[in-house]
Amino acid sequence: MRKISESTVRRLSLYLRYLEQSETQGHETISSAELARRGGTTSAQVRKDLSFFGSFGKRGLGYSVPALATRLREILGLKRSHRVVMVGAGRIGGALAQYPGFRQRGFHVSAIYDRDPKKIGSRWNGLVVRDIRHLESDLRKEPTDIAIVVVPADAAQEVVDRLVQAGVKAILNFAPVQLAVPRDVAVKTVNMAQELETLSFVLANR
Amino acid sequence: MRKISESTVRRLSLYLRYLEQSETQGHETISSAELARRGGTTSAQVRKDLSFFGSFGKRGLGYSVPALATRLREILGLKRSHRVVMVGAGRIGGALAQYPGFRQRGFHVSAIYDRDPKKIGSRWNGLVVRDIRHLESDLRKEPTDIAIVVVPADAAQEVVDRLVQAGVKAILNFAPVQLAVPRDVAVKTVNMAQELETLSFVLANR
DNA sequence: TTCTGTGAATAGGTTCACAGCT
DNA sequence: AGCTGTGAACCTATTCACAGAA
Repeated sequence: MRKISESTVRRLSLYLRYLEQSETQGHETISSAELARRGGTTSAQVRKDLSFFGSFGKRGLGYSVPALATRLREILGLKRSHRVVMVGAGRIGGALAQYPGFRQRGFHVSAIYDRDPKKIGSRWNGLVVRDIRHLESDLRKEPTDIAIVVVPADAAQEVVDRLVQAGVKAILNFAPVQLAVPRDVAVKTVNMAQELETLSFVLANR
Repeated sequence: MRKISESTVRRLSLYLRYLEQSETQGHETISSAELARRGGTTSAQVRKDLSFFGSFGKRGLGYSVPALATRLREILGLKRSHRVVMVGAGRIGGALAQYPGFRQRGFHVSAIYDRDPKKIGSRWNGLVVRDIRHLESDLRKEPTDIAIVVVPADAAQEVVDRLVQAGVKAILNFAPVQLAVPRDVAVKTVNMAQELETLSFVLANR
């Protein structure tokens, strides 16, 4: 497949969200202009994004809401649910493990690990925090391709190495470090302090 | 000032982090190549990013670590600390309010609001959750220009309107919606389910 | 007539490559 | 010799604009 840009993928995910809303409101079709309005972009952008994957619309009419939603779920790999392991049972990890938005979108946190004996054994929403020592053997029993890393910066690379070694193919990283991974593993780093700093920059430069 | 791209600003924030590490390790100077290595980019990119703001290096030598760090703090508006109000005292809001990474970078959560009577009055790390009703009067007493919004999607726009009305100029939004704000207000939306979806896309398209 | 699909034009961001300090 | 600063070249993403299907 032609290389799809990350911004296109992010927008597809937004479009899907709006399609689902339209679906519950009983709308049959939606135009690129309407999707654009809701997603904060332009109608040309919407059509271009979709055109990378085929032509799903009807000229003069727009897109069939349920058909496009189905197609986007397919494209985004959301037709099946995904098991996710979480490493790090701090406050953020705990909050994320229980975040309803993940489950709603088909991401199911199946295990949470930590190395701190004080945390191991505690419960987060029915999930018992497990000793990180069991990571490899657990993943052998239940291969999982997505992990969320919520450990301190200085522990992150080691954790990621172990996850990669154990076959994880995609990592959502909340530790504020640049991670090294093999080319066939996808990493997305979310750095919340950095987000605030970009806001601070905007405030400072006006 | 010339328009600076968001990606440049994000990288500046990374560079600063590495400079601070180098500083504690007692390094006097650092080259663009070294900064690039640590930030996962190229030396030309580092030099280009910095060049938008002036020329801080010495040819043949590199950059003075403390001088560049100081300059970046200035550029990013981090010479002073920032008060931040948080709206939404759910699990994620609570975790963020206590996130040490914010305080370390000079962002100080000064108040946290919710509308749920069950949450109002509870303590998060010494901070008492206040009734959202007090938002406007509190902000009049203590003008604050950064807010973090961690409320359900359907409440976010209303909260943001009130924040903007009360003078907030920058918003870090964790609600999965596209927010409408006046042009002089900066919004950064972090959508964690969307991040997982981009990973799911990568997994599905290989 | 309306709204899609898509080449072409434009804008924006990244990399190259080299002149110029130190 | 080493490394910065920067115009130019390149590449990627967005917007334009219009032909064509419903």
